[in-house]
Amino acid sequence: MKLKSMDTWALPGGFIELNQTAEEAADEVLKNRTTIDNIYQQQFQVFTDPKRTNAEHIKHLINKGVLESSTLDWFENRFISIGFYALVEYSKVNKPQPDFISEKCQWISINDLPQLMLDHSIIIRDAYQRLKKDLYEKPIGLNLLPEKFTMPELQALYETILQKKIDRRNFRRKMLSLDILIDTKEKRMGSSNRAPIVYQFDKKKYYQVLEEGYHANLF
Amino acid sequence: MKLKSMDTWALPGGFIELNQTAEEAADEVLKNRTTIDNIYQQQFQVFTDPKRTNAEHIKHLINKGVLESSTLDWFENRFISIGFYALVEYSKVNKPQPDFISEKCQWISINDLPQLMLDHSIIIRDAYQRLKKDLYEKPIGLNLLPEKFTMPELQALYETILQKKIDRRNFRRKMLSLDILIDTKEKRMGSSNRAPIVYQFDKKKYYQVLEEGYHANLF
DNA sequence: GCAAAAGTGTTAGACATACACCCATGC
DNA sequence: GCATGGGTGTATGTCTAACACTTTTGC
Repeated sequence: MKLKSMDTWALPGGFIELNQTAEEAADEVLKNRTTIDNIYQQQFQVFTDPKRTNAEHIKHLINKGVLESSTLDWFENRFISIGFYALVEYSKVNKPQPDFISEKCQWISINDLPQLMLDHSIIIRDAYQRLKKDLYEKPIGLNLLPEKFTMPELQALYETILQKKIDRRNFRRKMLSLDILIDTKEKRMGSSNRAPIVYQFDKKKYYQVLEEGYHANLF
Repeated sequence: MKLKSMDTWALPGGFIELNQTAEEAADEVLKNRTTIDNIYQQQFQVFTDPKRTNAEHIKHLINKGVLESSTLDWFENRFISIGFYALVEYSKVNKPQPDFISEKCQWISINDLPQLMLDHSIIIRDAYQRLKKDLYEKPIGLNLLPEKFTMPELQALYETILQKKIDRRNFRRKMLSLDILIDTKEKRMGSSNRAPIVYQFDKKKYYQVLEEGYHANLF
């Protein structure tokens, strides 16, 4: 999210209320930014360096009238952040919503990050590392693809996250061996080549595998 | 640690000072309990359920005179805990030290846990799960074994953590293939069987592998 | 019919698993 | 010499990685 009146961007975030878990608070943040409920999220790290936060950005926002000066005291406290990554199907989010201190909220490729406030670059790096690691232990896709999808689409997802090419035929075999896909018997028509089979996740089996994890040497 | 005047045990823990990272605070806890510095530690999860803590134990300790009644207000706050696991060479810790609210502090097998306060059983379960997972991605042993050790000793460590038997010959081959062991050319004499080779870790390579991680299908 | 991309199958090599044999030590 | 357990080697099957061929679709 781009902060108002600044050239600095920030990750979406928020505070944990006294009667909330961190997960509930993260859910709220996700809902407010995407208008979507029940997004898959994973806690991955706590950031506790006392020097990681300061009130510099806040002071600037107060000067510009974005925040009231009475908030300065609060923001001069010491903050820790619990890092979560979340998986959202990009196309489901019509327009990511900014909050009141930000000018706009939008999707940005990890290969094209702008300048970020505080330690948010580090948080993104760590989240991405963890996501890549988790890819080898848990299925993904249920949260990142439409209800129905094709094998090439699923593969594109993996290739995007891992940032590498995967052999089409080996990918297919591995995915099918996980036994979490249902062949809908439909085909995705429309392009001038063989129409790929349309799959959907077997949700019961999907969650079961997600729970147990595997230890695949995928790709 | 067994709490004074109660049949309930607790994990070692403490508070994070305003100018400390969580890691520094954990280091202090570890130093105070074990008298050892620079223990390997790994953050694994934050526990934030608002209902996870309550002041019941504290009230009891106040009634028994262990804590002053003025501390009650503080302990009626809402607390979150950042879970760390740490790896310590058991034999290096002559006598684990209790703190002022506990009667004794001692090593307890994970197979023989007593009744624990609050959600500490869950914390232990999660820590153990994470440790087992990490075992497949990072070397351990530098923190859990004496400077010099034998292959059977290293194997016993793995078998203890994973709680399963490993084939002696396959274990040896895998460990040697990681290329983090130095053959000291010594042998551990003393028992009425072939004397095993004494190894030590190649610390440079060890830390390198620890950093990079691997993705071994170990055992 | 042709181009493009998906589905199916195969094969060589790497790795995991299981086990057999020999060797060194203390008594 | 014998019991015990460590060091070395090898066979078998399974899985990964690389690649060839066939099929289906739109134009």
